[in-house]
Amino acid sequence: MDTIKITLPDGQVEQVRKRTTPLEVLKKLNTRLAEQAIVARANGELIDLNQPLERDTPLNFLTPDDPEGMFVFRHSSAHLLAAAVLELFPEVKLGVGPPTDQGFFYEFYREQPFTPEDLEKIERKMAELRDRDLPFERRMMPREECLRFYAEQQQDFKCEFIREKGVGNEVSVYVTGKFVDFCRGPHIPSAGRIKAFKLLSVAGAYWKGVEGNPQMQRIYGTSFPSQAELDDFLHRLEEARRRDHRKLGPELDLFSLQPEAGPGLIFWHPKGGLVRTLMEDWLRAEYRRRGYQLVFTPHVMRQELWKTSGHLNWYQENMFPGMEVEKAPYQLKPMNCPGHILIYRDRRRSYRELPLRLAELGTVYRYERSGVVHGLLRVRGFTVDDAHIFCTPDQVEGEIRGCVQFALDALKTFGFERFEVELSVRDPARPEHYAGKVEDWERAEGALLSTLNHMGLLFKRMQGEAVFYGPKIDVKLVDAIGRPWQLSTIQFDFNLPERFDLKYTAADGAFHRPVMVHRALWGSVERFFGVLIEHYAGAFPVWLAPVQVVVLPVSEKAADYGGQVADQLRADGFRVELDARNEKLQAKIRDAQLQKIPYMLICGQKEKEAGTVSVRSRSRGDLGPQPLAEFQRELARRVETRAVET
RNA sequence: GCUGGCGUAGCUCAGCGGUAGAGCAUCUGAUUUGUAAUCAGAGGGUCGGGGGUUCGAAUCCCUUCGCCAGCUCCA
Repeated sequence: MDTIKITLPDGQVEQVRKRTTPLEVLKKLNTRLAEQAIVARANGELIDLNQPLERDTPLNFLTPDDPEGMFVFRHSSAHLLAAAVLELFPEVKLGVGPPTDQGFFYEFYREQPFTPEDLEKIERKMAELRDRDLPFERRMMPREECLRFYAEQQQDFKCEFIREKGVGNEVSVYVTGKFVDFCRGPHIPSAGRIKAFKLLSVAGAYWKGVEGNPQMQRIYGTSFPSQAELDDFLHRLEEARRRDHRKLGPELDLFSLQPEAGPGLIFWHPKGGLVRTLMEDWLRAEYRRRGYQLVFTPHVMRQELWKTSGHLNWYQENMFPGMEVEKAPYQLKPMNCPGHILIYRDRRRSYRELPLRLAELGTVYRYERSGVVHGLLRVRGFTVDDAHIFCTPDQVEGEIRGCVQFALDALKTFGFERFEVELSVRDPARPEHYAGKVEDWERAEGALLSTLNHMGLLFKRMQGEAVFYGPKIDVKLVDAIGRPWQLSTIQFDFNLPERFDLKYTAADGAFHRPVMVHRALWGSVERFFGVLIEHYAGAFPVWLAPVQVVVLPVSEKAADYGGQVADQLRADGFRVELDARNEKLQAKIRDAQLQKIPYMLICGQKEKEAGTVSVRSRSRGDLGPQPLAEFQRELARRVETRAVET
């Protein structure tokens, strides 16, 4: 009888019969893991637990705690969904059904849309199939037979998919009850493992994501190995909704959208405007400190300029339509670069002036298709914290380092700690895609790379993701709902200096082409503000809070004293409100809490006599009475240190 | 832009062919209040806009605008 050698993760070697399955190995070893494991890795490949082992191999087991294990788990959940849908709606045509970061989906083509009631029915059917503990069976099938099988059932999308993905003469399918899916696998042994799942939504999606292809109905869901984990996930969703800046912004009177004015256009209310002013004040001070010069450029400029810059060619679909003024076409600006370039080119530049760092809080307008605008995060008019650095090739590396450091400081100052850094470089196989000389690209990519390495930053290298005009570093930030938002971007530009024929006089007396670096740290003030609202759930740290302190007189008898306290704080530069309404103290506290005001100062008879204030923090509650001067010192300290805690 | 869902008072929502409702908010009055909602009264809506069906439309149909979830795209 043939035997093979299995090497377990702890180094132990087991002799087993050939064609023993990982599940059988597992059962001999450790019963607890036998229940948790959902897939095995043999010879570096993930395989089903009941896939026979043919040769000597290291073997380990994955549970849903491993990201790869969770992916398999969710992938199998998608199959369960499709199996249920096929039972209830045999006429549907199947698309694809992969796992996602948050769960899974499966795509179907069907004339009628799925209703919420349909989803409930599907969920019940899934539970039924799960309770029957349907096995996931892997079968190998000649490719042609598989194609015929699906063709008979008029599963056109599956056929298309097999023709594209099915390599070799044999393909694998997975059978779950009556449901047969062309699929590479691997899968969990049986549906009973999917203890907790929930269908979340149904949405349209183009087949293969290509606009113009038929619209599939995509059913989204999520699943977990236990109900507790599903509940936890649903709570997090709830929490994300609670922090949604689109809800909090208007509630806290920070900003609004006015349908009369048009979608994607932001109205900053006084409180939001104040926060923005504080943010910008910080930024402007940093610009001066770091050798940037602030400029302003016009919002409409001749179309000719946008032809020169190339935007009219490659960016037109994102630009508002042009307008005519005295027979000359004009264009609302979608970017700030050409304006800054005109300032650079206004006169001869010497190498002695470089690096020249021109910064602008530049408001731009971009045409975004109506379905994509989203609160503050995706809008049609926004302000970029933009700057363009013109420098000599030798200065590039230092400039890049300065930009990355500045970007991290700009995000950290506002309380963010989780970033994802991406380095986007060219695809060397497609040189025709990129403007500029190869040696420029090499130098630029080298500068970006060495900067990131120098700073000890973890980053993802994105080959082929560079823009045609230059490589770039992007910093992304993950928001409350786990969506990554691109904020900072630092880009080389080999294109515009060429197009505008930029030059400087070097030490040798000859003209040279400057290098141009384009960078934005927050990306847009609007987007950054939106992310900020969600990050703090509207409870801004005291240095940013539009109202830092509210004074609450206990009754009218203490109103005068409350007024004095408020005046005193206001005179010292704090942002204070006095709540002198004819309301009970409890009601005033409730309202102040809902407005997320960092500090409440309760002023009644006792405080008036003692010359104190009773301090209540929005996060720590009642802190008891203290002299006003003492509170003020503490408040000043927290503003100074930009403390997040109140 | 595409697919689907949703637009009723400032907000949250009920009403779903037969005279537009509730709670909160607002205003007025009473109360003079001690750490998350005091009581009473009043005002407030061309039911997103336009068109149609009907004796009669918030309710049914068409159209348009906006919002939401995705797809695609992006700071």
